[in-house]
Amino acid sequence: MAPPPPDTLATQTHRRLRQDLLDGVIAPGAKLKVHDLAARYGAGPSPVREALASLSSEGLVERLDQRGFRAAPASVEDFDELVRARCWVEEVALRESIAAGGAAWEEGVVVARFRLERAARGEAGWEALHGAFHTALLSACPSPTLLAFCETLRERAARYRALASAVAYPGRDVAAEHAVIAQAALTGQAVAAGALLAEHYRQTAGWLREALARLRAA
Amino acid sequence: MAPPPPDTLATQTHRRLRQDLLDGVIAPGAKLKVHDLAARYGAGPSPVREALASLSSEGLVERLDQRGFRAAPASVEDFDELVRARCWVEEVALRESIAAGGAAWEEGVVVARFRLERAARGEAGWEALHGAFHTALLSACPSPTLLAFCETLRERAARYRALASAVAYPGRDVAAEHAVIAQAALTGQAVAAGALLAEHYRQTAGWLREALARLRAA
DNA sequence: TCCAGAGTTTTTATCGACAAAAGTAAAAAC
DNA sequence: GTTTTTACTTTTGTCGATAAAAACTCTGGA
Repeated sequence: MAPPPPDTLATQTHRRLRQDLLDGVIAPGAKLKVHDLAARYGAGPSPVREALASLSSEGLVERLDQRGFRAAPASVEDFDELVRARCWVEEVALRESIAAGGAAWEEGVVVARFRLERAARGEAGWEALHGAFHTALLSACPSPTLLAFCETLRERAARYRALASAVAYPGRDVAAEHAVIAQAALTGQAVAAGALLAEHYRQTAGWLREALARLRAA
Repeated sequence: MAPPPPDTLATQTHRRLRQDLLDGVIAPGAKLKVHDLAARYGAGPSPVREALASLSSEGLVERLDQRGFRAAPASVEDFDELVRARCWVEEVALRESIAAGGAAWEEGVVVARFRLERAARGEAGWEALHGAFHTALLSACPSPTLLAFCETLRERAARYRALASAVAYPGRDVAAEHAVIAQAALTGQAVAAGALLAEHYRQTAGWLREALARLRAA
């Protein structure tokens, strides 16, 4: 019945460009020439420009009036700041999610964790499943605005993870960490769950910081 | 020495359109036809479209693929949700601001409050001074990302205030509320200050909710 | 060798035109 | 009298061309 969602070239370009930025296919700080991008994504200047404007509002692209666009730079300082903000905000979101969560939420968390465990790390879909697990944890938080913000932060963090993916993952039992977080959340221990979640992020952050520093040195 | 910042037509349009949206000059839900806006702001379709794309990423404009743009709708539900998120997030930001704030921050708060007191409510610059006061409170929080988020939330709230401005302000001593918040913040009482700030927002929210309901009825 | 400046080449920002889609109104069919 | 069809209008999304601005290059001095 419903005609297939005919999305516009501008939105397509927006999505693709964003993905390339998040995957690290386009390096941080790289110059984004409209003409090149147009060729790459098969579109005219207008849709590309629209996509760039959007992404600059999302913080993934920097706009320099009269001298074009650049991929948002990446630095350890920026990353540290990101992690800090993420811990603070997600602690709140998790607390409220736990407070508001019912049976459906609990089941969502359980199944998301199960799917994540089943897939080996480094596998194709792992990143997506990992994202889904963390989304599920917060999903009962009754504030779309806040959740959207968390989503943005998660994306920025995923970008850093992609950038450092060359370096080997440290000897750490991530699955166990996920398990205790889910456990605490499901038993309603809000402050404990928040603390565990923050620690989870800080762990990864420490590893990433080192990886980034090593990259920069090379 | 530095040449004056030659900002592009797209950014100009972006700023102007945003202001009109925030001031309520353009009604929530109104259709935004590219051609009309182009005429209004004296620009071609491309800059207008860019501005629209940006604003849709900021949540002030809704994009409907293949059928144009609309000013973001306003509803009491959306407003309630906004206030809730704002209380949660600003409590965190204020806490961290207090923790990190030094002498310069304290002075900033004091002077912002002084300026606000001096200006009568309803006066031309009041809204700006009011914004400056709340910004000053949070300004020592060491996370640009978080502050930017608070800023967007504040803007959305200001829009609602503008929409309801027709209705008379209730008999409430706003100055006194500001005073006790500043007092608590400056003496390092983080949790008390956070609670007061949240209460401050909820007060305004109650009034606004009523005002909006009355508007909708009319 | 280093710098200043003129001229050339990219790149950016903007416009106007055009085709495809959505919306609208009137006419035809059941 | 309601629905369907059809023709028409408006609006949206996209392109290619163009002028203005920045970046680059080359040359001729000191």
